[in-house]
Amino acid sequence: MPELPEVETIKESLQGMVGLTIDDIKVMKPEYIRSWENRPADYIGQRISAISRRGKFLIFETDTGRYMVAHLGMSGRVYLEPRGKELQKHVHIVFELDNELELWFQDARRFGGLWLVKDPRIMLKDMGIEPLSRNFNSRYLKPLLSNRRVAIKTLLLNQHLIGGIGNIYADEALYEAGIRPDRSAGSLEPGEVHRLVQAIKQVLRSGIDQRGTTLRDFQDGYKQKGEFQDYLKVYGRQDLPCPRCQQPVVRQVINGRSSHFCPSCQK
DNA sequence: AGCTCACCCTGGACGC
DNA sequence: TGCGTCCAGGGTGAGC
Repeated sequence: MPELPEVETIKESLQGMVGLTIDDIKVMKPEYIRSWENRPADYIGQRISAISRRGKFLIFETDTGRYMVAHLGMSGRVYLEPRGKELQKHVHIVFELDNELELWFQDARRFGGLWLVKDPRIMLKDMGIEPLSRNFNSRYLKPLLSNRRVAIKTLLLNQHLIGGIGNIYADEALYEAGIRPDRSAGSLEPGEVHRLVQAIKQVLRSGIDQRGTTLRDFQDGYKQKGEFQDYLKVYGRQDLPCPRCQQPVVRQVINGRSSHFCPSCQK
């Protein structure tokens, strides 16, 4: 489940693609292309000029200003393979590059997709703030929480408010901040909002430092797994001891998402 | 407007 | 071993 640290890790791993030219594109599953504002053929012969990230979206730019925006959904992978290698299952799009490599878009569950657009700002205009930016602080977050009755965990997953937090890092951030995930957002005290902001930044940075969390599917652009799964304190650890107080971690479904927390350390 | 929930999809885990 | 069932969840949109 690629969240901000995983997409950032993929982005960083693929920077060697900048400057390469797209020789050809193969579309095995046209449904995986969610926007046909540009046609695949428009990208042939184009040079990749930048690869960036916004929230959980991965953005490729060509030197003539055409964009490919990818979202990996639950099980999406973007990675390089030698040209001509036999395609694996669920590879939906292939970009042939001029260095004898191919970029594969593979997604078993197909919750992800690829947008071929002229201007990514239009499709990303409702994306919330980047949580690692300086502008994301308690002064910014506090008004977003006021008078909202929704669970703080649910609010953190709302991409229109904050871009890039998913289920794993939301649970880990709330643990670090000592806040129960089912607390109503509006009930957080100023000190808790401050702790939550710091915790979000800390767990996202740690996730990036460990090159993402690989529970099953995640890998970077060179098929390398991440390490942050070894540092998870509550996510996926129901009934295992809280690292701080040794009480069993509880799993509870909140708005349809499995959530993990320590009932002793999180208030 | 805020909120909840069903839906999309497949592979893997689990029970019988 | 094999079959059926359930679960994982990001984003969207319907409905309250």
